[in-house]
Amino acid sequence: MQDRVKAILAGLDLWAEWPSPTQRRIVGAALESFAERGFHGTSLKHIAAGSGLSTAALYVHFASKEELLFALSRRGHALARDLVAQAAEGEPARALSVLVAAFTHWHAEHRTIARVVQYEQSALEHGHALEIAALRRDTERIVRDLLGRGVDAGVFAVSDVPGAAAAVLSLGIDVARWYGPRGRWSPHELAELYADLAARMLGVP
Amino acid sequence: MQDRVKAILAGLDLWAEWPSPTQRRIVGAALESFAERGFHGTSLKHIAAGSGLSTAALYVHFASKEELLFALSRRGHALARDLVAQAAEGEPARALSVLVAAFTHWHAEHRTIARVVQYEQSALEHGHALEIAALRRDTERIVRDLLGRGVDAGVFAVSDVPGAAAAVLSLGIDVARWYGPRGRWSPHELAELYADLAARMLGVP
DNA sequence: GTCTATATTTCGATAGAC
DNA sequence: GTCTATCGAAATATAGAC
Repeated sequence: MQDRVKAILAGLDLWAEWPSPTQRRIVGAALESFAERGFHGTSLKHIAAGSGLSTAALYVHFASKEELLFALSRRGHALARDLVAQAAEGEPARALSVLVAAFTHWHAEHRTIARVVQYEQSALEHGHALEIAALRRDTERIVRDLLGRGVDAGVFAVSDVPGAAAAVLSLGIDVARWYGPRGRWSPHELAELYADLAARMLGVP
Repeated sequence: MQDRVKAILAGLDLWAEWPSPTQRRIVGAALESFAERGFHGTSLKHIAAGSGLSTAALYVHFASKEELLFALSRRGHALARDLVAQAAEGEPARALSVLVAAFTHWHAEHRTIARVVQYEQSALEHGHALEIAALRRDTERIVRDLLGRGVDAGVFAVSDVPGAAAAVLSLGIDVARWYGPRGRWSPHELAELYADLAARMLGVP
C-alpha cells in the first residue's frame, strides 16, 4: 500500500502551472499568507514582501488578488481530485486505504495549499466559485462511488454511503486545520493511522 | 442515549453572556457575517446593517471589532468544552456515543458559532489567542482521557489514543465547514450516523 | 444610546519613468 | 519587468450634536 501512496503523491506537482521563477515566488508568497491569515487577511504588501517585489510588479503577472487566489484554488482542487481518482482504482478495501492514506498525507504535508482549497472558497468571485465547486463535486463523487462499489462487493458494511463518504473525507480535510510539522506525527505516520481508522469505520473485515 | 444528548444540548445557551437586546442584535449580526465571510472579510458596515445600527453605535457596546470576535470565540469555546465535559461522564462506550452525537449535532445546528470557534483563531490578538488556546486544550484533553479510560476498561481497541482523539474530534468539527440546513441530513440524523461511525472506528464491540 | 459627519489609515489597483 | 508615486475607495474608529 505504501508504495502506491508514495507513487501517487510523487506524481503531483503544484508548480507545473507556473514555469517562471518570478511567478513561483509570487504564488509561493501568496500561498503562505493565504494559508496563515486567509485571503481577506492578506494584503498585497504581504505578498509583495514575501516575494521580494513591489505591489505594482505583481500586476504584471496576475490581474488581481482574487485571480491569484483562483489560480491557486483551481490548481489545488485539481491536484486533490487527481489524487483521489488515482487512489480509488482497484479493489475497494485496498483502494480505500490508499485513498485515505494519500489524502491525509497530502493535507498534512501540503497544508498551505490544502487550507486554501478547504477554507477560502467564500472569497472567490461567483463564476470562479462555480468552476471550483465542479471540481469538488467530482472528488466527492469518486469517493461515494468507491464506497458504493465496496458495499456491493460486500467488503464495506455501511448503511449510509454519502454520509460515510463525508466522514472519510472529513478525516483528511480537517488535518489541514490542526496539523503542524512540529507535532506528534509525521505525515506518513498520520496517514497510516487514519487509513486504519477509516477501514474500521467502514467495517472492513 | 438520545435523551442524554438532548439534555446536554438543551443546557447550552449561547446568549447568556449578553442580556441586552441591542447587544444580542449586534452579536447575532457579527456571528452571521464572521461565519459567512470570516473576520477579515467582515466590515463594520456588515455588522451595523445586520443589527440595524450605525457603525458608531457599535462602539457603545464593544471596544473594537476584535473584542467582538474574542467575546464570541470565548463563549463558543466555553460551550463546546462544557458539552464535551458533560458528555464524557460515565461508562466509556456510551459516553463516546453521546459525545460524538452531541458534538456533531452542535456543529451542524449551530454552524455559525462553530465556524467562528474552529476557523477564526488566527484573527485573534496574541493575548486573546492564548486564552482561547487554553479552552481548546481542555476540550482535547477531556476526549483523550475518555479514550484512555475506554482502552483501560477494554471497550476501545485503539493503538494511538491522541491520534484517535484527533480523528473523533475532526468528524464533528469538519461538519461546521460543509453542513448546510438544506442538505441530506438533519442535525439529529447526522449525529446518530457519526456516533455509530466513531464507535466502529474505536473498535467498540 | 444613537445619530451624522469625519479623521486617519490602509487597501487594491494604476500611471508613468526607467 | 520593475520601480516610485499616487489615485480613489473602503476600512476602523472617534467627535460632537441630540
